[in-house]
Amino acid sequence: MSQPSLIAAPPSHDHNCLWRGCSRSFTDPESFYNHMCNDHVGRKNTNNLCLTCKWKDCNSTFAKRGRITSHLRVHTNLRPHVCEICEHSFKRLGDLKRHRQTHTEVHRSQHKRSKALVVPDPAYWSKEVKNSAPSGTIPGKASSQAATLSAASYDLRAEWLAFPAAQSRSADVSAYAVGSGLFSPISPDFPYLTMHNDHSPGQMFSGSVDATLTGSEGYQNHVAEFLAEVEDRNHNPYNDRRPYSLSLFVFVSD
DNA sequence: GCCTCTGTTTGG
DNA sequence: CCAAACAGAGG
Repeated sequence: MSQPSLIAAPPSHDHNCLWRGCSRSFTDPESFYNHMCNDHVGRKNTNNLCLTCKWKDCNSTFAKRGRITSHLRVHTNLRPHVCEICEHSFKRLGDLKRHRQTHTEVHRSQHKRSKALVVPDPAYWSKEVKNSAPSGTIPGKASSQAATLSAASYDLRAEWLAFPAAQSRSADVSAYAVGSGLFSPISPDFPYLTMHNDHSPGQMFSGSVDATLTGSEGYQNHVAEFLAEVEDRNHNPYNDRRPYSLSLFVFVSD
């Protein structure tokens, strides 16, 4: 069964090269981009370096190869840099890095009206989450001021069974669920949940579980309740749910 | 070639 | 007001 995803790459209309004199087309943006860099920009080595963009009516010229290859992103849909927190994608790494700042407490404090989800440490998240998930093992690192020791992510569409992060620790736990889709606010009387964002179609959902927990049982129960609540709401027909992808990130701090 | 910082423009 | 897209320039 296929589930349209709100966060998947945009529909696959072909990528046609409009470089003047070229009529090739590609099925994915990456090979398309590589084609332009290799076949049209060329290299100094091979005596075919072209520093003028001949895309359709674009005649931009550049002093260095790196400049024009960067410019070529304008003509492609290649967005290889994906925010690990909200899954927005970007053409340039620099844009993603700046975007990550919108997920910090500092940014929130400076831009009160920002609706970006705030997480404890986006930099740590971006580096470690993908490697540690879903096993969620606690890295053997000293507690930093960010106080982030472990993170795990779970796809609600898959079986989620283990929550290894805090199994044998006393810890404060923060859990952030991040996803795309249509969600209505979690019930305000749900005890361990606080909403950070407004909710409208297509907007990011987030919630946090903030509780001081003293053992894995309580920890797992709270997370289970949290996910059950989200799932229940997702299956509630009158809310016009669409399929979604939701990841739960769990941070454990000393 | 890659990274970063900076500034402008654009759009919601 | 906020954030993305993009270019210029320096290291």
